[in-house]
Amino acid sequence: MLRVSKLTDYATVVMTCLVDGAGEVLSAQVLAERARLELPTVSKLLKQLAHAGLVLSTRGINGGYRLARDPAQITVADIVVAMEGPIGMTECSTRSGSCDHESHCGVRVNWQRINSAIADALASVTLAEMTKPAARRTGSIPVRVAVA
Amino acid sequence: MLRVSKLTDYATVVMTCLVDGAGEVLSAQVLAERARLELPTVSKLLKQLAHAGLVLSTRGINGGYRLARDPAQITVADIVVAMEGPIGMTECSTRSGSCDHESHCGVRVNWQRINSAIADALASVTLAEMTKPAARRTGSIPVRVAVA
DNA sequence: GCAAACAGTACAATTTTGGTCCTGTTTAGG
DNA sequence: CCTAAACAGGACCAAAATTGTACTGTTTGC
Repeated sequence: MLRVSKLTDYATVVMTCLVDGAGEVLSAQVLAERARLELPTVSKLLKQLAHAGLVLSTRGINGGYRLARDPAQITVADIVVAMEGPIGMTECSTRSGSCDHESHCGVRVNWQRINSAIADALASVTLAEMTKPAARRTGSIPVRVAVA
Repeated sequence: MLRVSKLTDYATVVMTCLVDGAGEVLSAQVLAERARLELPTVSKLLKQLAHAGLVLSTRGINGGYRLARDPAQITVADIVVAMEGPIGMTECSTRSGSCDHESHCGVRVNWQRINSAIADALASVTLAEMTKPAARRTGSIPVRVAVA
């Protein structure tokens, strides 16, 4: 079905909650409530987001998480990469040598182009935009797909 | 990792073999050899492609498969959809009602926009282009991502 | 009627995902 | 300095999806 994992989906929701929090430090507990998700799940994905440097964590009592940078500087691609690793539509596009057919595969190069097109599409949407479902932006982002 | 399944990957390879076959009817056996894949696997994916109407099958001895239409009229999106079903980055974008949070989910609409951007990117590359890894096309295909 | 080749289904093994839990470590406050 | 809240880092297990294969039909040309 070509989809991101649930955890990635949840991550975008939690991130938007952090945007709504306006820079305040929010605990995983609070974020779980606001996102209406289970605490262990939210806790898990926040750790991954922190590891990727998208959120900053504060330990100890009154600790919690906050965005590492401006919502306009965080893209959906950042979140996807943080949760799922490098974007690659086929196995051979990220892990070289994992496919026996690499040497005689004619479609590999083109898949790599498709990859970057999709990465661009994901990178063209910022977290700030994700939090504004109603306000339709007047323009649109042109993504250029270079194909063989 | 945001990738298509191996079977989808294989499907593109087999499809390019059919393109190289220049309209000739090729058996699953022959296609398996040319794609250097196992026969049962190739057989399986060809059935799916036939079911989706991308290839036409001929039964009986001397039977086999051929493309249902011109390679320039078949896109990567067609193949992905044939193998994996409708393109939807999140569960809620294809199956409505599958998520408890639909009513109060602020990111849903934006994911749907990202979906169509990616579908566009996949639809902008034709099978004919996938068979020409060397010949770089002069232009590029602009894909417009409308974001909230 | 025989053999090649597709159709449809079913199935086992593996991998990935989803979700939970447990044991540290840090920190504010009494 | 002791406690409780909260993050860090694994470990773990159950469920689901993916992969790859096999089996039983049905069609068709010779």
